[in-house]
Amino acid sequence: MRGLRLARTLLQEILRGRRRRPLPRLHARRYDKGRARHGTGKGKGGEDMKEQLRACILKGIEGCFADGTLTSGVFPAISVEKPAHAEHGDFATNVAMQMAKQERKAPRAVAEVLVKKLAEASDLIESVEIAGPGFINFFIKDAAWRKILSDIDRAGDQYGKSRVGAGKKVQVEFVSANPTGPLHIGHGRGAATGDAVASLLCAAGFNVQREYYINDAGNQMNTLGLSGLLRYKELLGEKIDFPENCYQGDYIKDIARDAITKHGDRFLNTPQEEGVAFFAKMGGDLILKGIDQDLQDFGIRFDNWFSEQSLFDEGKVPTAIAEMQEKGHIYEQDGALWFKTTEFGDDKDRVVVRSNGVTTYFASDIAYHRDKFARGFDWVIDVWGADHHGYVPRLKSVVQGLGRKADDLGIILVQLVSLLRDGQPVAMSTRSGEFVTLKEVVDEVGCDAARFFFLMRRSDSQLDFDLELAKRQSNDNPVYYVQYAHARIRSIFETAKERGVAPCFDNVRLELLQTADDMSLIKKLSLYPEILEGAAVNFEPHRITYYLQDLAGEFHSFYNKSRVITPEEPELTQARLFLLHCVAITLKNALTVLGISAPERM
RNA sequence: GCGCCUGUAGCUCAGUUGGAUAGAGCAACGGCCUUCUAAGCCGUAGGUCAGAGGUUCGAACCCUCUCAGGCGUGCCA
Repeated sequence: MRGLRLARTLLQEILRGRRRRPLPRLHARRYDKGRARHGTGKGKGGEDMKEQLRACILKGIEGCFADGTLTSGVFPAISVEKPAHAEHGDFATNVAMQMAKQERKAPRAVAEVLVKKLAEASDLIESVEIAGPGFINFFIKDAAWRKILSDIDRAGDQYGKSRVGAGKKVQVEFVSANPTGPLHIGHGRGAATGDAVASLLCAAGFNVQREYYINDAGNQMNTLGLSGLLRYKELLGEKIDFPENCYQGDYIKDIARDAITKHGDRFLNTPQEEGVAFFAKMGGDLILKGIDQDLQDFGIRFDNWFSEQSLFDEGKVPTAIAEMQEKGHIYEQDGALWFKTTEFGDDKDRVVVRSNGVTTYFASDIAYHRDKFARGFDWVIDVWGADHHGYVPRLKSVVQGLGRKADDLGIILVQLVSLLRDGQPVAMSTRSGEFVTLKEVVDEVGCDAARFFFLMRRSDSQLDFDLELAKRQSNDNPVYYVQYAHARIRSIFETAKERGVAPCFDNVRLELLQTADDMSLIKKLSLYPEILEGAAVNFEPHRITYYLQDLAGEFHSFYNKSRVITPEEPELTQARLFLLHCVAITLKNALTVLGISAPERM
């Protein structure tokens, strides 16, 4: 019933006015890089340089130990970072500061001995400096930077992908809204996030499956059936006092109308249970079909739709409970069965089977997650509405009860969306109890804009979604800003073609790329692989939207200063075309991983 | 009450997992189209990173406390 709760809270939000503070961030595990080794990757950009520098520094320290200029014999962890300011070089290391204590020398003194050993190294380094409290700053040769362009060209749509995932099986379960009503805007954010995380993990070398969990068992289906039956009777002329706890939306009337067309008035005279059962089934099927359609229109397809009811039909709920009982995680008290979640740090134990014999939703979740792992997934990720954060310890307990590590389950909490129009909250039609649906939003602003907006913020930070802004065709609108960069590049290639300049990248004279704008564009491109990997293992697609805006900005700036097609300099033209070809590849790869198109023309 | 969490520019948010002078977009102000898409670019201004201690070479980030705010806390789903 996750979806409904999300919806209710959304309504509360809207009635109460905008929420001030974002919901808590707890949950998502950080991926332990130690679990998987770096593969060779495909076009590693700046990562490759960092590794070379690390090796070089290591050799330098070894040299110092060998000739006695450094004496401790203790190797620090060698970290190489990109400094915040360009004056501090392309990369920097803090090893001298880390070694200072053990060497009993000032950090800068350590740096000085070390730098002497580094000077002789590598065709990568232009110069080395000691700066600030003891940083060693590296300036990379332009030629080395330019070589990255060839890597990007060679990798093409593979540029940025890595193999940290090492083919491990991961399942991402998301949306999972009840089949009791259409998807609303809150589900949209969960959908965009889940889908993007799945794509990111795929790009990071995991073997990913997307799954939708259908809550088709339990009370809400009866409520749906009853709602349908009552509307049906109402439409056939009976006087009905429609209960408040039934589903109020107009889509229920559509279902009732549909039933009348197909089955006439036969449910007027059948027993209530039969009618309820019929409308539960029929309504559920119809709504689920609509959900699937809305998701497809949003560019999302699931590999698997998993029915909660099937857990019961196949006896998996009792089996799971029995297993947990055997392992001593479940006990009986007051006529009910309890899971000992406190054993794993939860506040209190949780009921699995009520004293009336009916299982709780939690029981289904135990069976469901047991089943996920039984299907061979190394890593299981749930995407939830953030109002479910209280359930995290419970599910983590289950996973541990199953004999897995708590971190084998990753939970992404997605915060609520406030819908705005020109800065003003969008009023919901409280009369019908309906929310703005995902379909309405996608129809109005388009799939690309909707996706980008949903992914623009960290998922656990609350999101303002302004419909007018999302539609606006100006630089206020980040979606168009980014897509425009791609279209502009394609347009330059069109112009080149019209002017009889055929791009030829076989023997590009990269050394002609010399301006500050050429170089900073190249350096920005080199960042993509590590941004992608970081976004993947941290479940943070927003890092990609920020990177895209950054890269697009770099390109637009380049565009305004640098002429690409210059008839009098055909070789420079080719070099710049090659550069932009690589920018287009990177823009497109990053957009694609978020499920957003890279238009040829705008 | 207890538990989890949040506080960064007027607004909306980033901040590379502890690095150097805290960034971006809006909003405000001033410039740039006879030249490949102005859906664009350049510049100016804006800060006690809620507050106070602590840890260390170094803190927006880690620890403690205070203040403010949010969410959770069913034999519901």
